[in-house]
Order: sequence, then structure tokens, then C-alpha cells
Amino acid sequence: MKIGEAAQESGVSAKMIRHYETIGLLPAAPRRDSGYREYQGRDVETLRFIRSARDLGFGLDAIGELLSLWRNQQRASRDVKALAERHIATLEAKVAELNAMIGALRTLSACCHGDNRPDCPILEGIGHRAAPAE
Amino acid sequence: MKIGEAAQESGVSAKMIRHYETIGLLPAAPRRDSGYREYQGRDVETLRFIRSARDLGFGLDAIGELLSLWRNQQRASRDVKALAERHIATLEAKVAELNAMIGALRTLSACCHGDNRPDCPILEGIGHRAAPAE
DNA sequence: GGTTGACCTTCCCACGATGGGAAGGTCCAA
DNA sequence: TTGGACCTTCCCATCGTGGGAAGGTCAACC
Repeated sequence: MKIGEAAQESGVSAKMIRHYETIGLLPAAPRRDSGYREYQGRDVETLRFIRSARDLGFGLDAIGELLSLWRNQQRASRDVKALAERHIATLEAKVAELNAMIGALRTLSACCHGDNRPDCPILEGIGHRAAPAE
Repeated sequence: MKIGEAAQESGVSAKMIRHYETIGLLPAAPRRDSGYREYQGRDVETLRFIRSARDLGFGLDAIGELLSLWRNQQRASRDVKALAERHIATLEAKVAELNAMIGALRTLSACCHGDNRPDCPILEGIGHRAAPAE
């Protein structure tokens, strides 16, 4: 099948399929005489795998590792689990960071009248926020 | 003061100060004969404001709006609050998205032995995840 | 007055992942 | 045969930040 169909079937855009090939995440697809890339059913599976891993927030580097574990019948599930746990920790750190922002903003926002007067604790709060450098 | 000191005082890198000027977030700083940018104490305040807003997760576009509200004595606090609330909603959406990923990953990870055998529900789970296209 | 090292200038490139678009060639069904 | 949908590569954009090169300046010390 051509790249468009593989894209359709996998949910990964043709643009991204080419990109993944360029950066070495995918092996170079065989070409027709015309230069068109030719894909098989198993390529679509791989693309779906990538797509799912993206949806779980994995970066392309991590996906590269996941793919090679996926393809390696001799893998240890320990390695996969470690990768997943590391990723979970990363995501949780982001959540914590975002929640800290949300908390601070909520506090500021709660103090703001939100009317047509100019005095605003939000702007003041941003202006006075703690130490600058680290 | 020179850009390095302004950077030091504000916690915004010199690189970023120049960048903010380039994209129009900051007005062009006056120059010495040598071409060096010259900053005042109030510029440092502005930079700190930007820095704090960045720390709260605002994008540079939003910071542009915040800055003009900050400088405008005729602002309505309503507008500031609306901006903040919108941003809070954005952050919360991200948190929800991340939490969904975390939940899915936790489920998969919990099913994985994590030993040296190759069978791994995590990889299988990623491989079989629901519908591809949308 | 020199020298010297820290600082400044601009310019280009990089990341992450994705998209847009242009210019040109190919496929396939009617 | 033709036409429209599809493919190719190449470059540019996003967003915020950093790195580095090449060259000019500042200020302190001898």
C-alpha cells in the first residue's frame, strides 16, 4: 500500500511517517520504481504502536527503545517496566509542576474583584513574586 | 546597567532578553555609542514580571497581554481575571490529559511481572490500543 | 598607556513534534 | 488520454530556550 493508506490505517500522518523514517525511528521503506514508498500490513502495526506510545506521552527516543524491545523476543519485561515507570515519574513531575502553577493562579485569582476597577492582585502578585535569580 | 546585570537581577537570561526584544515583547532598549544595550531599574522590574509570568506557565503571547494590562492604569481587573481564568483552564486540561496517560500506564505497568521473561502486558497493551484513526 | 579577561554584539543552528506549502512527478479510473 | 488524487523532496513555521562562532568593547590592574 502507499503511504496515504498506511497513514489512514494507522492514524499517523504521512508527513510524520516520512519524518520517522528520516530520523531513523523507522527503517527506510522499500520503494517502487516511481520512488513511491511501499508499505505492508506489519508496517501499519508498527505505526499503530508508535501512535499509541505517542498517545501515552512517550517521546520519540523512548519510542525507539520501546520498539526495539517490542521486536526483541529475548527482551526482559523488567526493562520495559523500568522504562514505563521512568516515564510515569516524568509525567507525574509535570503534573506536580502544573498543579503548583494552578494553585498559585487560583490564589491570585480568588483575590481579584474582577470588576472594572484597575487594582488587581493578580498583576501585583506576578509583579512581586519572590526571588528572581536562582 | 548592561544586559548581563539586568539578566542577573531579573533571572531572565541575556539571550532571552534579546529575544523578547526581537519578537516585540519588550521595547528596543536604548544603546550606548558602542552598541551595548542600556537598562534601568524599571526594566529589571519588567523582566521580573515576565519571569514570574513564565513561571506561572503563561505563553509569551499571553504575557504580552498581561504586560499591557500591567502598564495600563485604566485597565479593568475583570480583563486580567479573565485572562488568568482562561490560563487556569488550559493548565487544567493539560493536567487531565497527563493524568489520563498516567492512569493508562499505571494499569499496564501493574500487570507486568517485571522479571526477565519476555512476555509483557505493557508492550502488548501499546500494540493493541483501540482505534487508530480518528 | 597597555594588556587582558570578562563582557557585549549579531548571526546561525539546535531541540520536540508537528504542520503548511511549493514545485514537480505518478497512479489509476473513467 | 486526461484529470484529479496522490506521491516525491525541500524549505519554513511553530514555542521557548540554549549553544557557539566571529568580532568589538569595557574596565581593572600593572
